[in-house]
Amino acid sequence: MARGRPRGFDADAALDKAVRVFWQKGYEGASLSDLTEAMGINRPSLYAAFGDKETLFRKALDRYLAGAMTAPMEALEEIADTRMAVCAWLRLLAHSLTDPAHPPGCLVVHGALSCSAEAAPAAGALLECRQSGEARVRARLERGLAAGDLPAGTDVAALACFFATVMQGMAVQAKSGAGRDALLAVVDRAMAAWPA
Amino acid sequence: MARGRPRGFDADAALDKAVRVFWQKGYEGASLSDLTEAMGINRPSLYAAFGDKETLFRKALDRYLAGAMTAPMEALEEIADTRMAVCAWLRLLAHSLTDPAHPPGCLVVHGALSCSAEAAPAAGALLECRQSGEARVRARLERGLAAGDLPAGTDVAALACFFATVMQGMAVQAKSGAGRDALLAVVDRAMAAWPA
DNA sequence: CCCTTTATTTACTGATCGGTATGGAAATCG
DNA sequence: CGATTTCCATACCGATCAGTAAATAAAGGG
Repeated sequence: MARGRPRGFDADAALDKAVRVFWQKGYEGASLSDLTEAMGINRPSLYAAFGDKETLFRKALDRYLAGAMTAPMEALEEIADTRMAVCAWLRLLAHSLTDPAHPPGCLVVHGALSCSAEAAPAAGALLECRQSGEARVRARLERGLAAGDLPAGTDVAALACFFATVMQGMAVQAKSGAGRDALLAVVDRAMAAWPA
Repeated sequence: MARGRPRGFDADAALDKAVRVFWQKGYEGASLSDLTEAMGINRPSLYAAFGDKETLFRKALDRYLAGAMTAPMEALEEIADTRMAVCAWLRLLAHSLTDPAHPPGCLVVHGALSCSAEAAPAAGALLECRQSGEARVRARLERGLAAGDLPAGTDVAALACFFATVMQGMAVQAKSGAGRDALLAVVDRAMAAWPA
């Protein structure tokens, strides 16, 4: 069993704290001092447990995806009616983006959007996440098209891009202080663009 | 007339260069070394001509607004039909966001979105810009409501928030590498949400 | 008990950050 | 011409950046 001195902190809880720091300040804006202070550990402990800043960010990103993003994605993929699935996806996102228990906005959208060259790996990881998210929306729409939930000939790629764009815009709005009601109204209006 | 040694660079051209650096890297991601290199001047010249980094950013922001944003705003406010005005606003934005002559995306949206406390003044200036932009959309919609271009009882605040959200999402998409055609398709879909 | 292993602490590294002091160069003024 | 004013170039400032070396502390294995 565990040889050597046991670690004096909860690595899971510390990673959650790191998620919050990155969520609020972004990859570049989060300094190691910010992180270690929020996590309640000192620098060598962070490096021993999580690796360098980029590695920690990737672990925090995984944790974030497993936390704030699972409920919307499950709704998207498990609700039978395609329109209802997309609507629930957006509404749950609006809820998460404005959840007072978390920092406002979305780590994937604005965690590393405009940054220096040094942050390119983090920015690339987030870009992949956004593309993957849009691809999942598109796959869901294709499923709906096959099921007759969308008019034949619907450009599902363009429609997926539209809903992904709305989601990313909502993240910016939430980061800018928009309230939950405002975002839910945006969702209602976006759903009015559903193909006739 | 000009007393003392004349400056050896074109301040207007140098500010344009600074705009591009902030546009691409954001406020925090743009270091003074990045700026001086792109502007072709050294640090004391930058400080003498433009002030400190925050002051330079505000001047670059003004220049940006006077450049990339005037055509869309003029279309929004000068085209008579409200629906056409909003559509042209979005289409010109899509054009600007993907103009290969500029960095992709929008300085106002992602110039300082997730950042450290030190960048709070810049982030606040951009937030004001976004709020002001949404307010102008809202004012245009109110004008259209009075002119009968929108159904009586339309929630113009929510509608303005929706179009502002689409615009901000398009900025994220452009920054992520989306092409002009994709953004124009997003505009078409967003206009389908226009109140019946 | 001692030894190995792992974690924590403190203090430090070189690099870069934004910002500036200083001295010389280029112009107009008298 | 000399004096003044402004700008430019080099070199520097303290602070902070991400990352680490070295020593100590706490556990289990023998």
